[in-house]
Amino acid sequence: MVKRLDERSAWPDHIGWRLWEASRTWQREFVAEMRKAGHPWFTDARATLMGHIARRGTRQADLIERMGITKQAVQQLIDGLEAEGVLARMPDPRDRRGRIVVHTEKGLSALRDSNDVKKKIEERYRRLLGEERFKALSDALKHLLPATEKDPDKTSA
Amino acid sequence: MVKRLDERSAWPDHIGWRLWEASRTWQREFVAEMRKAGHPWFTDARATLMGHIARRGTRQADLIERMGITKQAVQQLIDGLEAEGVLARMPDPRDRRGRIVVHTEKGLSALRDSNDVKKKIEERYRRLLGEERFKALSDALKHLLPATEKDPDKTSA
DNA sequence: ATTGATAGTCAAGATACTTGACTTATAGGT
DNA sequence: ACCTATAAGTCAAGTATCTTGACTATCAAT
Repeated sequence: MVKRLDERSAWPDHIGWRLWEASRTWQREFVAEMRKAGHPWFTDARATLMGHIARRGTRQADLIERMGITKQAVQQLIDGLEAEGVLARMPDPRDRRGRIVVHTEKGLSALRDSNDVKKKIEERYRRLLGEERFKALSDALKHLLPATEKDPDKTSA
Repeated sequence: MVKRLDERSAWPDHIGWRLWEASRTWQREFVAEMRKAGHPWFTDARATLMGHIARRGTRQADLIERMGITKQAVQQLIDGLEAEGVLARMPDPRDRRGRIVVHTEKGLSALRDSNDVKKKIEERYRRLLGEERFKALSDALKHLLPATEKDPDKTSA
């Protein structure tokens, strides 16, 4: 029964809000840099998907499992990236139901650039925070993730 | 069944990805808890908007400025929340163009619950990480935010 | 040979945004 | 007072990223 919220501004400030703000800021920067680097099709959802595709290619079914979204969402993201010429779908020689998603040359080039961009932004963050705080942040997040990811129920429709 | 993750070379792991994962996990938990607590209309976008409304009400124009999204987006979020009976729009006595958005009783009740839920989740995270790491995380994020938020150009359409 | 699970597709809908085109009210010169 | 640029808000339409539901093709195990 406490009425102690500030009158003028109820600005949120808790760990979840900070995570959300930081995450959004990072993504905005990342996408903006990638577009500047000559990849105008770049978005963060697409980047996430591409990051889950191995060099030799990955089956759609594995992407579903790894990304924790529905197969339809994965399919639509791939559709878009295929239309951009960034990914290609190959038949799976071991299972005629399956399709293997591979990077095209264009996709690999974007991946290379994305590594540079990520490093650049991380470097900036490292300078902003100082080595110690940056490490602490990275470390805390690393401990948080395995502990909170327990959703073994998002594989099919 | 053993999972074939032998070619998982391209798993993303950088600070941005960790932030994104942590942020998404937090949001999922938060929304789920709030719905369980009797607020089925709850989403994270709506929560964000509500968090920016002061006790005495806030003009839409101010929300636009604070949230960094377009006025149309704000309007649509308010439309939805008004239809749910969570917010109400009042005329601004000092400017007949303006409208002041206020919480209804229902909205205030949700805000109270949301504080409890946030505290509960934060408590869990604190236990997961340990006091020291939790503080380090919180502190690092706090230092990150003011330094990275410099987008003074998203006010109108 | 049948049957049930798995891989993928097609269609439609929800959410959270966007840009563009307007209306109305205010504020600042002249 | 008048005129105009700007600000506050609305209406309409479109985009990106997801969802559920219904379907086909293939495989694997009886």
